[in-house]
Amino acid sequence: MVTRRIPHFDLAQIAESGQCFRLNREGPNWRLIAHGKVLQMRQHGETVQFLCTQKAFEEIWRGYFDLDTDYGTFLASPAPDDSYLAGAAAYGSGIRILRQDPWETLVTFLLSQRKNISAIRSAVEALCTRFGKPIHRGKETFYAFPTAKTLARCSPEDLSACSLGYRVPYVADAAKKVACGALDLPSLNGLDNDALQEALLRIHGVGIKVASCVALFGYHRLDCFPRDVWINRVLETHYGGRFDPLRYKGFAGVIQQYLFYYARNEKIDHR
DNA sequence: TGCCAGGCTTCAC
DNA sequence: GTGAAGCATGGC
Repeated sequence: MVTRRIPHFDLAQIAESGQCFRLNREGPNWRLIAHGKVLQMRQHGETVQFLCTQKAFEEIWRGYFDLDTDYGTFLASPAPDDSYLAGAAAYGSGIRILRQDPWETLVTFLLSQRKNISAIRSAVEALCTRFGKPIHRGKETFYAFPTAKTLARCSPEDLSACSLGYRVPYVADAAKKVACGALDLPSLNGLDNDALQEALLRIHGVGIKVASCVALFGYHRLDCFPRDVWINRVLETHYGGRFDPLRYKGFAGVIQQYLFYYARNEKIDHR
């Protein structure tokens, strides 16, 4: 087990921030399935326990949770005249931008379109349960996110059974391109933001919004500022459409997450 | 029960 | 180039 005191870190906020869909509360613990592994965690205030070896923590999870980035700087960045953003940042001060697997991020955001977050979770879990490699831990069995090769072999009916709806051909196209080598996701790491986005846009079903989510959450391009229905609503309602992400150059994606999480919970709280 | 969801493609014009 | 229609399905 690895114990760390981590400021500006909140597993509940990360789980509800809409960037990842396989981080769940399990009684007093948290369970994450990522990079083909199952990780359990506990958090009390700033103290976080990772139930893994020191080696796994250093090699995978420390980077995954972006623990070497100073989020204090981001949290202190809102312009003095922007009380809405200051409130949003304070509200979601434990959010981190995870370093997720590009393939998993691509598929989850392909199928995120016109689905709410609960529905995305269900569809992702269905894909994993049906097509993911089993991970055995004691008496329990979990499932890794399915590989491109596996999904490329699936029939439209197979994919359809995971509630993908009209997104079936999108996922199928992405899987085939990656499986046959026409699209080499790891090599896209070497591209600048514009070239990366351009490469992602060649996939059927990937538009500007999905491409920027994949860039932000799968390639850790903190500069990317995805605009979805929530963000557009916030920018229209609270900024009269005049919000400029360039004001937060280098970390606009973090700011976007604060705004998204705040706006979404604002609505949930008012139900 | 009906509305809406971390949008995109297609097709008029 | 721009705008609107159409899309499958689950969750609330």
